[in-house]
Amino acid sequence: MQIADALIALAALSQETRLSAFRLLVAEGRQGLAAGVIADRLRVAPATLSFHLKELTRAGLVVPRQEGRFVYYAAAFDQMHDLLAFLTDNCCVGDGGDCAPAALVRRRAARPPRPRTTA
Amino acid sequence: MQIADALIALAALSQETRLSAFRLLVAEGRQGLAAGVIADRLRVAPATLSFHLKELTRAGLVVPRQEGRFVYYAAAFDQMHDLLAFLTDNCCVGDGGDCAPAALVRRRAARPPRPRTTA
DNA sequence: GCGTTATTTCGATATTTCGTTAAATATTGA
DNA sequence: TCAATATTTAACGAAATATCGAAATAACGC
Repeated sequence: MQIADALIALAALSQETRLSAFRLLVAEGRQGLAAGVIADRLRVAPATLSFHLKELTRAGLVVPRQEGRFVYYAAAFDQMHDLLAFLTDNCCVGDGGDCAPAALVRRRAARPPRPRTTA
Repeated sequence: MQIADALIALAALSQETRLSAFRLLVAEGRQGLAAGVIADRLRVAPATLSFHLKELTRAGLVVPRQEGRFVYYAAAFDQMHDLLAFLTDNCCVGDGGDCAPAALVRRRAARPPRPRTTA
């Protein structure tokens, strides 16, 4: 991830409605939620939510999916993880690098473990 | 971490100079760097950097420490970790909870693993 | 086709944020 | 104490952002 991407993602998350929506979708998993459901749960006007979902989409943090007349939004877990890795990049190098928590995040970010197909 | 704290932290990180400064300090480790050194490395006017460091401090992401006429700033690793945990909270609960990357972050956030003394 | 539902776009306004310059504060050492 | 260095504060204009209502677009079922 480049700094420009991280900035867009962080800016997207630094607004209450968007942060709440994102966390809702993170908890929801792959299926995601329809825009209207998100608006109901967060008690936000549809137009306002649409604006914010667009912002999250632009940041690559959520992905929209049309189903009939509903638009489902789901968290983009890869992007989320890339962002965490970016924030903890090189963590504590100056201390000798024994920074356990960051290492956990960083390691996986470097190379997503492909599910091994047993031949 | 409460959502208000997360919003302040994310807003603090969603600005190029601040994000760069934070990452610099994350890499630097506990000792941190003097404000002037950060300003030099990032090629930012001292006054501008001071403004941004104040913002990062307010967000709890860095901690200032006076040493003589220098002010050293160091990353607040606990706060960084709390933020990551907040973002991945309840990750994929809707999928049954098999969300490996988030679980790593979350688990440690909930209860930092005390190094097991071989009694 | 038509009414209904779901979502997005548009336009206007209010608020917040960034960077710069200049001045202020604090510490050091002669 | 005085000069030099390090950092912060203050004030201002420019730019970006959030919110809302109303209108537009799109898909469904009858």
